[in-house]
Amino acid sequence: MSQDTYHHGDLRNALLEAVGQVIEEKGVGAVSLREAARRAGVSHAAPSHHFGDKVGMLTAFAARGFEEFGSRLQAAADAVASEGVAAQLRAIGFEYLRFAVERRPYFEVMFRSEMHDNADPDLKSISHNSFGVLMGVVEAMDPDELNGADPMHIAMRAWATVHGLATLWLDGALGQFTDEDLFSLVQGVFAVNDKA
Amino acid sequence: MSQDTYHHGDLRNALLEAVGQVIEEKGVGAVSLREAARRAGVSHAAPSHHFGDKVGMLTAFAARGFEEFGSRLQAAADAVASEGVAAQLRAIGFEYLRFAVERRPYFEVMFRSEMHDNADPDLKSISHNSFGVLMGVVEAMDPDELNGADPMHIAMRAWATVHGLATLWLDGALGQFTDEDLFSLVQGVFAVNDKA
DNA sequence: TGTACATCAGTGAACGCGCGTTCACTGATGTAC
DNA sequence: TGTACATCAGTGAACGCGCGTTCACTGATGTAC
Repeated sequence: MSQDTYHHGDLRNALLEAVGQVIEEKGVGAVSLREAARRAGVSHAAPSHHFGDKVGMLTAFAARGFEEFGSRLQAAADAVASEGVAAQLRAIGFEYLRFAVERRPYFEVMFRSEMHDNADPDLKSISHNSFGVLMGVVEAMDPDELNGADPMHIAMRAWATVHGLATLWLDGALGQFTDEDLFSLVQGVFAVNDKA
Repeated sequence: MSQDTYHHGDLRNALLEAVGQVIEEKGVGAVSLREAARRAGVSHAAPSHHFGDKVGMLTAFAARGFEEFGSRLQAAADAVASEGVAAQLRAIGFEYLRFAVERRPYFEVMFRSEMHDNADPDLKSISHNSFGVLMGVVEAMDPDELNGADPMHIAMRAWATVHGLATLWLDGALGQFTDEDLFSLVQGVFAVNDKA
């Protein structure tokens, strides 16, 4: 693990960390195998031993993102399980946004299919899990809470709303808002949800 | 305007068309000044006369996209003006999605701020207009339709929902759906809207 | 405990590529008189 | 109607750059006996 050994010891992780840094600093377009290698203090050919190629590296990055994402959503839902399904839905929504803002590099790669290999089985199963958290909550709704609506549609609406806010925010379309504004805006949007 | 003159006659347009083609075929990452020039049948240095640099070209592309986008949203709202505000909101939502699906290249560049120059005054004013269409409709709501909610929050919820669906769709997160599925899904999501 | 050997992880040089941008240029167009 | 001239639009060569990928290599590690 020391810096001066021939073997890095934890290069795979170091490279994924580096990818995150690059995106944070220069955006998703600046990611390259060589830049990641540079930041990890390793020769430019080293990454290929761990990821094969560039798409492989970003696929691994996305998978790691989905892992954290899924467990954060699950934890958020669990934390308010006693307060009912509506509270869980809201908690998931907030956590979704928090993740997008706090872990922007992951979020961007996770949801840009051109950047990673969609067919990768690991990635597929782990990203599927994240949506599963949402579906799990929605399916636990009382029939009268559902009010005759298709659970799938409820889940999709919740997902779309929160995903839309996240991407609009990240893309700068909500440029006039600060982080705090964003969350109080969400508060308001969720309130509309409950009332209308 | 003929192909064999020294002057192209309509190069600016031809280049923007070419940009659209490239994105359609190879994605947003494949856009380059040289590729656009190639497709327009012109030397690779020609584009700089019209757009200055690459960001300039994409900014012009985004502006053109917002132009069409804004007038489509407006037309959609106008077409059902007699049916009330809720119908207008729904019409705008559908048109938003239709635009994203039909005019994907525009949509992608319009909403990726890293691809164009956000500070460009033309782009700013014209993109502002699009959101204005939505706000105009929301602000025309009856107080009892508003139900005490902030119009801004209503507008944001509508925008976010539809934008989320559009981006999830374009990013392949809704991979299992066909175009038709998408629109019937939206139908369902909108229905939830009305009921819940 | 020692030794031989296979496997793994990282090196560094080299390749070919497409790109953005700059430059002096030239051909075409429009305008003043 | 003609002429001079400025301006505009596109050319083609050249530059330097960072990139992904391949390759034979070497140093380190682990394992079988």
